[in-house]
Amino acid sequence: MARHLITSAIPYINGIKHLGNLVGSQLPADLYARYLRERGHEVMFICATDEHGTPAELAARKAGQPVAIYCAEMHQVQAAIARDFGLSFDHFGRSSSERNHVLTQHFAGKLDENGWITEVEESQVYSVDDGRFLPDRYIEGTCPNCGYDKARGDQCENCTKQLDPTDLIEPRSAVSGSTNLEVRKTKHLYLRQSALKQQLAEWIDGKSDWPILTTSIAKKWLNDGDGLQDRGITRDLDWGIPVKKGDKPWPGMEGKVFYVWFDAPIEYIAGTAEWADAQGRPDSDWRRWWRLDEGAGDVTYTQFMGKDNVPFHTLGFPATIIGSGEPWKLVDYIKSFNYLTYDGGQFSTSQGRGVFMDQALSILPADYWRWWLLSHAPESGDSEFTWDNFQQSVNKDLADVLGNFVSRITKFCRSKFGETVPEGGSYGPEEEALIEALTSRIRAYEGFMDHMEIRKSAAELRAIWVLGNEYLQSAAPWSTFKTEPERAAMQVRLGLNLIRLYAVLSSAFIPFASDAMLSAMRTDNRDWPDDIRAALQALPAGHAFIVPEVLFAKISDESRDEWRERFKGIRG
RNA sequence: GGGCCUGUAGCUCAAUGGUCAGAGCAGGGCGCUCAUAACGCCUUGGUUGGGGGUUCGAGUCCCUCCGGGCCUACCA
Repeated sequence: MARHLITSAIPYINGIKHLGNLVGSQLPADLYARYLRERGHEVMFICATDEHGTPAELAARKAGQPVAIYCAEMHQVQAAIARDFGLSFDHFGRSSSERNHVLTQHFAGKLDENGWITEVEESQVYSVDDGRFLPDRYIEGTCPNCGYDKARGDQCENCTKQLDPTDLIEPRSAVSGSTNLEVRKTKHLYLRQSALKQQLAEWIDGKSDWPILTTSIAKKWLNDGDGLQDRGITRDLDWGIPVKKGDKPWPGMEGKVFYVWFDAPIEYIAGTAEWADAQGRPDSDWRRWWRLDEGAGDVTYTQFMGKDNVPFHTLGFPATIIGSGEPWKLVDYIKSFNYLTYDGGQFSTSQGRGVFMDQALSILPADYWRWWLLSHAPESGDSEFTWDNFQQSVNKDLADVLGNFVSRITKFCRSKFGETVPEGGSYGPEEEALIEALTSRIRAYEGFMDHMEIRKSAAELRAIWVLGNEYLQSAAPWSTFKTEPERAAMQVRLGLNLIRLYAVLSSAFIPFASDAMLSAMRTDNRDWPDDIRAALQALPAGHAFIVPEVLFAKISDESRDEWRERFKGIRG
């Protein structure tokens, strides 16, 4: 039994996430957390909403709400959807929590104490009518290079030229359209990442087992151009964590807040503290996950995220941890993902293109999505969602291979023996061969799951389901029942036990169906099958069960076509 | 512009430099009748994007060209 700390990249607060966001972090993290728990490990699985920054303020304004209220409501919405998807967080926190305020200010104070903070005076565009500073990309104007009239202050989307906001012709606020803009001086804190470069590089060089996607992005940032750059960790915003040195004021920084990317990863720690608070536990209970000097020495920490998050988790957050000079736990393994694309293009939150988490659940149960997304996780490259592929995969894998297996064996038993595990008979060569095949495949499955090889795990699990159908086909209890009823009883008993076994093995992927299978078998026995032969005797002769409802109804061509039409355009 | 990833069967993907490049789905044939017209068995299908090179041996390593994707530091 080991101790595993697992965090998923925290989803941004400004709306419901789409399936691409889900498969890139929360869902695979949940798979891993569920699997490790089943294997008997102690798991702490933390996620949260990422609530600060300009987009949150603007989304609140658009919704006509104070930003704190908006975030509180959106947090509840995201939490409910996460729960309905079966995401088994030990705690789903908020980056705006008091715990995060205190910890973020603490880290900043330590970094300053250790000389890793510099103050930089810079010029920033201020929108008088909006009453706020604007990030570069929230300024629009005409591109001096190509004449495109909706160029952003950081880059022209039309000609891809990098821009400075002051390059724009007739610049205006992207928020209000106001042209009443001026450049103002403002002072910000910078984290001296450049000075920590060597330590970060050595740390990353030691991670030879990380996905190439993770290390290549990290090394690019470390070595590109002049090397790792210092990063501003404060912003001129109202909503955020006020800049303080620990619990002391930070002279000259009044009215400023920390940059969202500074406080967001710290929320992994704060979220664990929020968990302790919610459980009524003492601080020592969360600190034993995070402080090497308070019990975290035996913790394995794994992070899940989309590739866009990699620089902040390989460089920014570790710089914060290392720079603090305190014995906080650094991540051991970063599992990063490419993107899921939608029917030939990108999922788009702004254009409402693709399927969003709430919509997904409104048309099909969570397990359908969980299975498809995980079995097609974008591990080696981007992967594409199409309705044809979704329908085909789900119907074949879930309805035909697994669902129908459960159906055929339970219904056969009911008709010949009643809804009770039948008695009699003993294993022959076929059963021995099945146990051998199951053992081999289950050990392979464990290996893939241990290494977070998600698509391979799914393929192996499916192959394990197939073994059940192969067995039934060759054992043919409907034939043996006529001549050797005892043998048929043994075959059916084995088949029924396979249902329980499959429920246990599959629960990380399809937890709801897994529960339904165990419930139909009237058992709470979720023991991991270390010994397959023993696992196939968990349901003894005489044990009562019920024939379950159809586990997975098939997706019809009509539904598929309707959904393809419904989700191709703008979200209503 | 620079960097990274990627290109393998109709589709989605596998293959520590080492038998004849493998699975699933789709297609074709046969079987079974317990089951959600489900399941099982067999089977068609590949000049591994093009070209060159290294090697006894290349899908794998190198060069080059072509296609797709991502990142490029004030969105998060």
